Amino acid sequence: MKNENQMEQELKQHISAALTELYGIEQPSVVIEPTRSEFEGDFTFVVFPYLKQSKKAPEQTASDIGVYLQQHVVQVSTFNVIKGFLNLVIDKQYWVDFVAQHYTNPTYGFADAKTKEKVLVEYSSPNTNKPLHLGHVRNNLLGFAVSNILKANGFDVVMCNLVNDRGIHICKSMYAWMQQGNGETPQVAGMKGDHLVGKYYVAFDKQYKTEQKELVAGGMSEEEAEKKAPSILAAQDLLRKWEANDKETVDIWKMMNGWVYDGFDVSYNNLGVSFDKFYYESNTYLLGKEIVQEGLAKNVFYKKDDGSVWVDLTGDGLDQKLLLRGDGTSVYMTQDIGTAELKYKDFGAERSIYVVGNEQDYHFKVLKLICEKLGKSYATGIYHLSYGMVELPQGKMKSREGTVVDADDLVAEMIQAAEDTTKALGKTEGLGEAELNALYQTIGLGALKYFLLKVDPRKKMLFNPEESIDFQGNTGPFIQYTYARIKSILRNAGVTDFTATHGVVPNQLESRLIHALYQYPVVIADAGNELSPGLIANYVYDVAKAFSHFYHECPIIKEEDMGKRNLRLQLCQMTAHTIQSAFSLLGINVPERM
RNA sequence: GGUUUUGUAGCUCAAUUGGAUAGAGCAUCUCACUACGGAUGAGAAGGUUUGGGGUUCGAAUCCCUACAAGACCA
Repeated sequence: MKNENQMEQELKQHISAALTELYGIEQPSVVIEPTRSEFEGDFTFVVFPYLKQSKKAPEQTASDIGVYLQQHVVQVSTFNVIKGFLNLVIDKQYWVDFVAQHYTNPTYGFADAKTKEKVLVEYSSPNTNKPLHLGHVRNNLLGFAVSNILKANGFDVVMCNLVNDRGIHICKSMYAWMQQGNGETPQVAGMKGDHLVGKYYVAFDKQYKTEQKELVAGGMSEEEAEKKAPSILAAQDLLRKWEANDKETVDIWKMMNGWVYDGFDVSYNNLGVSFDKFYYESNTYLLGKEIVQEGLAKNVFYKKDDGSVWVDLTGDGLDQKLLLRGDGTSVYMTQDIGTAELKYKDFGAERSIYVVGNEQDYHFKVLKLICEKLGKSYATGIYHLSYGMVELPQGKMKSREGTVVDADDLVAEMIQAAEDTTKALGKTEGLGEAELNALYQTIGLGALKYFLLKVDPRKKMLFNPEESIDFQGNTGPFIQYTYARIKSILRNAGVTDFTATHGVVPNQLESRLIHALYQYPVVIADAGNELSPGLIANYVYDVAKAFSHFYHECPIIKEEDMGKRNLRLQLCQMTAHTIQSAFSLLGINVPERM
């Protein structure tokens, strides 16, 4: 379903009427699109699909409809026909009025807040055994941006974060810390808590691997060594103690998770993302177990001889899926079932979006099916926003092989690069220390966020640490620069009232910019339907480029014709608003100077 | 092995969801301002949209097939 502006809708209605009146086509489906910039016109209608009924050549058919529209729609001033393409030219005054009507409105294109239903967006959802890396950054930025976009479409959005705070992974870090830590704390180590816990996770893995090698050297099979190595047995023992609520174990667990949360808070804060509600697996897995029992009672699930509980999805083209182990311990699916139920109880939202990597495609298919089989009303509203992995030139990032790009390091590098570039250009005289630091942060994060968000979320993307993220061309800083430049013009213009533009005829470059600005509401709606911040990013780049082009050719403050000057100032204002607004959807700030 | 996603310029990404001559940025080469901000603008070069077949007025887009890469499930 494509979204449309007012004028497009009006034209569609009349085209529809024309097809019926001229050719007797009943209730035709009509598609209209903006005219490509190489051709003259504002909107284009393609007549090829109707030739069978019109029984006329494409040119003749297009021409007939053009004449009809000219007679019935006052804003259609002329038209031209190229093959089967009918290009409609809308009266210039319409566009000038459009700008005059909207240029002061900083929320142009947004729907009224909370006029639509409630939607849950779950994102981030980290494990608590290691710090965030670039993959998590993509997740966080996507989740935050998608939430903003849905809000701009009028949805009542609840952003939540399901923290994976229990399980074997954190027990591994705990065990290594107990063995080797000597009571080390983030304060003592001078490290962020998440990094410290991550350090012990790596230490565990190292020890575990060493033990396996020794066992294999002693004649054990690799498979068996994997299961029998002392450290893994110890970690599993910790998990059992944790489930049995052993005080010492739970205390260490709480302490180390606390360190991680302190670290995550800093990272989230740096990235500028936030949440309305946190869920913790340690609180939801028990509810999940209960629901599995319900399912057993309803015969939706079945039990095997060893006591494990399964669901049979072979009828749906999938496999049988484990829901509860023989020893009664839960698996990922168990807690996701519990969390889904809890979220519904808390917020009653029928629609729930999970921002999770595409490696979990199967998992979410299964989750949705299970909820359907359990007869949960929220099952149909479960949607997995499946995004592609961020890959390095060598392939996927792997924590154990040390090929991860750390989130905190990357942010720091970006800010440093922004500082270097800014200093080299030397245009920030007069700004104070605090302002400068804020500026470096704005630019550095702007580059990083734009880089990650401009790509279609569904596609995997590549990040090369050897090449720094650009500040030129199709980048965040280019768009921020366009904004800063406009603000400079407006500061220097020396007038605050530039309302009078009646009768001005926009030139070609102005028209192109106006067309771009005109599309903004449609782009917001499309991005909301597709859950794609990339559409916003690519759009705002088009706007910035259209502005730069216009700006290069057309004097603004120096323009002597007051009407033209006013139109241009209005365009400056409206472009600035659009950049700021679109970037705010992406979670990117804009600087007044840079 | 089964399921599934992807394949577009040297590189990173677009392409209004089936429309006009497949567009941008980076990198390469050329050009422009005595400045309303050069983190800019204009131009050149770069493509058999992985190969092959099909559907139709029209295909990067839909279908089939081969190949390649990734992910998930045993």
